[in-house]
Amino acid sequence: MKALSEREQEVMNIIWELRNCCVEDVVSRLPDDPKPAYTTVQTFMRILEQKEFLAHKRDGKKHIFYPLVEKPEYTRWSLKHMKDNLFGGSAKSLLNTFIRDSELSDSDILELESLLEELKR
Amino acid sequence: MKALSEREQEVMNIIWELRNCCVEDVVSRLPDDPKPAYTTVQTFMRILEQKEFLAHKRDGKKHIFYPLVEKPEYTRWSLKHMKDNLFGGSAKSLLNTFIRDSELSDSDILELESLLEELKR
DNA sequence: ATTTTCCTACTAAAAGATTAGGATTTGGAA
DNA sequence: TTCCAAATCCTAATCTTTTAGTAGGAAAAT
Repeated sequence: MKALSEREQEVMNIIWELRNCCVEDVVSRLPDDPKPAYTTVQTFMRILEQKEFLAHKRDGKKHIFYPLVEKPEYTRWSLKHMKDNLFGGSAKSLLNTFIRDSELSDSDILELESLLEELKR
Repeated sequence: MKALSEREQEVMNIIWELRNCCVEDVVSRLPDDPKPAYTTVQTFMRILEQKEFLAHKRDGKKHIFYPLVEKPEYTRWSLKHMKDNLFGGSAKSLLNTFIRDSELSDSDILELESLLEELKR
């Protein structure tokens, strides 16, 4: 697994949501920042296919793309990467920083507590 | 604040640890992956200075570098970035994924529980 | 005093990320 | 079956990141 660049991740996020989509679907969901050209998006999808994050099948004259790597798989990898690079491999230390900074609501805290309870068993 | 590239972060991690250091100090702590050339590291430190992550003072013929941005400041920013880009801005969702994946020990869990207790007040 | 060493400043090139124009293909309508 | 609009394919320019060589100057060694 290799880290995605900013744009690649933006494209993958859309594809993870849509599951099966063509280039036009992705373009139409990108914000006007400005919106990149159709062929630009197409290039990213080709690259993501080379990196084996995507594959496609044909439907008439269109290519329908779909994810090969699932989002949870990537987010896990990505969090581990951050843990190793910024927190010396310590999950506890990452959690400490993040929990303190996140301004969790009381109900969020209760939910986390019951998640922790569950993990003890 | 702007994201650091892989190499930039590697350099900053060393400088955050050493606090005050010259180019040579950083070079000597980089692993042989292979180890980059002295001038390469120097270039990164110049760039990090342009980006205002570092500054330097003179000591004889050497430059002594020191951080302007502190590590906790950057890790916070970085976690927020990940939360927004991969978890749709939801801290709860990031925590859920991370806690489940982290294989926490029982004592880690107890520590987190008391941290959460503390936050309720 | 001259050579060597060490450090910085400058320059630039290779590799990767981002962007998009123009040529080509093709599915399906007429 | 011929033709067109729509989509892909190919190519390349630009920007960022990563890499390192060379020149110059100051201090240290001989």
